[in-house]
Amino acid sequence: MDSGKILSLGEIIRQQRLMMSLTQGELAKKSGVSPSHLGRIEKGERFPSARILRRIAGPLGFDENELFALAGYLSSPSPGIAEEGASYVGGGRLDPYVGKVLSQEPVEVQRAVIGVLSLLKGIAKGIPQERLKD
Amino acid sequence: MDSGKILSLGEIIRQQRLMMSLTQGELAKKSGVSPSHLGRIEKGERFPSARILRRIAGPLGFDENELFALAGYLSSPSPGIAEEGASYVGGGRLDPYVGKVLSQEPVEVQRAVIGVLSLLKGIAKGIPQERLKD
DNA sequence: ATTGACATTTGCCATTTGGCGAATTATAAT
DNA sequence: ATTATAATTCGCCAAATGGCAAATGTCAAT
Repeated sequence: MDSGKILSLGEIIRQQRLMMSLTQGELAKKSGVSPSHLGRIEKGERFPSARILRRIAGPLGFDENELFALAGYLSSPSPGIAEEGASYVGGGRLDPYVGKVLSQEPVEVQRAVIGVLSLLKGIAKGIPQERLKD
Repeated sequence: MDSGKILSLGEIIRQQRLMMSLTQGELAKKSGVSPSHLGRIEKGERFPSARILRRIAGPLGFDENELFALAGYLSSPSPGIAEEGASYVGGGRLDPYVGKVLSQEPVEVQRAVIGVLSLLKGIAKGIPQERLKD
C-alpha cells in the first residue's frame, strides 16, 4: 500500500478489518453483511449504503459518525456543532417550562401537539394583519 | 392527523417542509432532489438514502445527525439535543424532533403549545374510552 | 362555467446495491 | 508433488433508489 496515497473508503475498511485480525467471513458473521458484498466494497466495486455502514461500524471498531463522515454521508463532526448553534438562531432556545411540560407526555402526544401547531400556523397565515389586532 | 399514531419519516419530512412553508418544488430546488422523489418519500413509497437525507437536511432545518437518527441510519441522536433534553427531565423525555421544531419558534408560540396540549387533554377527557380505541 | 399557473402524483426505466451460489485463489498439512 | 480447507472473487439477478416527463389535482381569476 502506497503511504502517500489517499485511501478510498474500501481501502480504509479493508485496512481496519486486517487491523482487527478479521477475515471477510468473520466480519460477515459479526455484521450480518455477506462476504461477497464486503469483498466488493473493499475492492471499490460497490459503495456501501448507510444501512451496511451501520452494521459494520461496530465490529470494525468505528464510531458510526466517523464512518459516515468517511463515506461522505455526514459532514465532518465539528462543523456539525457549528450548525447546531446556527439552528437555534430564530427562536434561540427552547422555553424550559414548555420543555418540561412536554417531556412528561408520551412521544405520540408530543408529536401530535406539533401537528396541531403546524395546522394552526397554516390557519393563522390566512388571517389578515388587521384582524390579528382585534 | 391521527394523534395516536407515530409519525413515519416521510410524515416528519412533510410536516417539517410545511413548517418551513416550502412546496415540494421549492425544496427540490434548494436540495437538488427531484420533486417526484420528494413526493414519494413523503408518501412512504420510497425510503431516502443517506445521500438524499444529507441534501434535504439543511433546507429543512434538520441537523444531519438528527435526521439520520430519525431514519434509523444512526443509532444515537444528536448529543447536543440529547443533553438539552436531559436538562428538562421531569420524569419523561422530550422527543428530539419536537424540541427542535419548538426551539425554532418564538417564545409566544412555544408557550401556546401548552394551551394546545391542555385542549387536547380536555378533548380526550370528553371522549369515552371506547371511542379513543377507534 | 373556463382558463392558466402552480403543486403533486404517476408511469417508466436506468442505475446501484446486496445476497446466493459457484468458481477461483491461497494456505497448510502430508 | 497432492489434497483439503479456508478465503476471496465472480456471475447473476432481485429489489430498491432516484430522476425525467407526462398526467392529474388544486386554486385563483375571469
